[in-house]
Amino acid sequence: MTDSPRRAPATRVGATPAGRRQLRRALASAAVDLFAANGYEATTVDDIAAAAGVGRRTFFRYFDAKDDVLFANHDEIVAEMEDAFAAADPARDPVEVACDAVGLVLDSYAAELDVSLKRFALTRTVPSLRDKEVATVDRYQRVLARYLQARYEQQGDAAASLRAAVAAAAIAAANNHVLRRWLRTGGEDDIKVRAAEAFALVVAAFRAPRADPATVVAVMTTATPLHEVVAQVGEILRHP
Amino acid sequence: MTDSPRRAPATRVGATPAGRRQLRRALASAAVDLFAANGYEATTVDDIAAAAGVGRRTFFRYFDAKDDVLFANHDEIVAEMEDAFAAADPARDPVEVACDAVGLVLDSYAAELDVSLKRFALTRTVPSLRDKEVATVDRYQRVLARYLQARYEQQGDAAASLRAAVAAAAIAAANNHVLRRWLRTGGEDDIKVRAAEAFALVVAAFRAPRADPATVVAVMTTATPLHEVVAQVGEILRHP
DNA sequence: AGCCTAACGGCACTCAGTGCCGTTAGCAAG
DNA sequence: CTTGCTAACGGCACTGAGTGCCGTTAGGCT
Repeated sequence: MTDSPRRAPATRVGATPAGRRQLRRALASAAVDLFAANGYEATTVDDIAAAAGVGRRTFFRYFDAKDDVLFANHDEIVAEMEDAFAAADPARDPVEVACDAVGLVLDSYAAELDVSLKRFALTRTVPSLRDKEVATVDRYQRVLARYLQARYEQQGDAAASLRAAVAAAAIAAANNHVLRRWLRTGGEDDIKVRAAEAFALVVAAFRAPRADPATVVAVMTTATPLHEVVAQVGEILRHP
Repeated sequence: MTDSPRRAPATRVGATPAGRRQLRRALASAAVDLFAANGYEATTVDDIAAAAGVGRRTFFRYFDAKDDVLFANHDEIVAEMEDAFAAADPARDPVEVACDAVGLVLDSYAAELDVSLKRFALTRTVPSLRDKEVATVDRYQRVLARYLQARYEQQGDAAASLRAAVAAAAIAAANNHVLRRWLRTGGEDDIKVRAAEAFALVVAAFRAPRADPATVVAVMTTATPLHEVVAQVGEILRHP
């Protein structure tokens, strides 16, 4: 029970779009505080609405469900990701582009660390919230998969749909892994560096698809250093 | 609206464990039929209980929530998967073992095709059921990740946790992709063959981790056929 | 046959989520 | 300043999911 977030009555705030955003944030903020203080189930929607100085009915005009309030900025992030895909360099490796895009999620979590930590504590404790978060991640993952599939198809990959789904899942998993470790340590170490390391593993695994199982011949002189031989053969095997 | 599944009153069925299983199945079956006939939201728990010849309160003694009834056999499958891991050959590639284990999900879906198709139609239509399914898949995925992490750690992989999470996500995604395509076609083609193809892609991407970036030397006579050279070098690069 | 455990049904309650409608703030035009 | 329109808001009432409680009784065990 921190400082009670009793907002001003704020009569008819949502008349203007800016006012609507403000009230949305106020509701989300009040909800997170109440959840952290009293627990999720023990907090009713009436409590949240009262803390934000609005009626219960108004809450449901801003959020479809009680648990949606914890993932308020989800839609904005998805929109940002799609913008990033639209503006992406078509020459870059698709998986790298997708990793960059999913990095936007990390940015938004890092931008409001206190909220992220409280939400993390809740999603670890309350099963229904954990499920909700998983569903949220799944939406990111679908956006990734859609972009990857388009790129793979345009590369003529016969298994574009499958490869896109698998790569998207891998990227999302790497992202979540980094995110959870980071939150578990209270947001100490540099999350972007950790993410880059994790994404490197994924990028290495999901390089551009081998067009078909052709036989590849690599020829080097015996004077070539051994590490060079290994590197080149490995590279060739990945990009025949 | 097929034949109305009005079960016998069945007084005190759950006295014996076998009876409990039977009633669980009866409730699940009645629920699926009603959902398919009248829609998910339009079907109340009272309807399901009445169709199975029990009281509403009894339904909630068999299932924690209304949507749980659609994924009734989930726990059994998880248990089967863990048995499979416990009995798995420790010498096999971990990802291959995990792919085999997740194949048990495909088996259970194929075993009761009619239910699977109805559930698929529902999860495609009702958002809350889609989320529930995603959460269910996440549980499989966690079991996979746990096994993979143990195997990777015992191989001395420093990034065991990350690699396990990513590989598990990839396997689950491949499994779901195959499963959805199969259900979309009404269960026509051979799902195990499709799954094997999809898993091959994942296995290739997530071979056992290189223990450390050591330099590896492969020596072969110039008489070795080229495809043999490529195969052996590739194998050595994956298992140094 | 009789006891005793627990499965069952029913009741009452909380709370999430929704439809409906009267009220009124806030904006625009005269 | 006044009038009128639009929509945000609150309140009310309702449905249905999920839960605690308890009386009843089926059915296994001795």
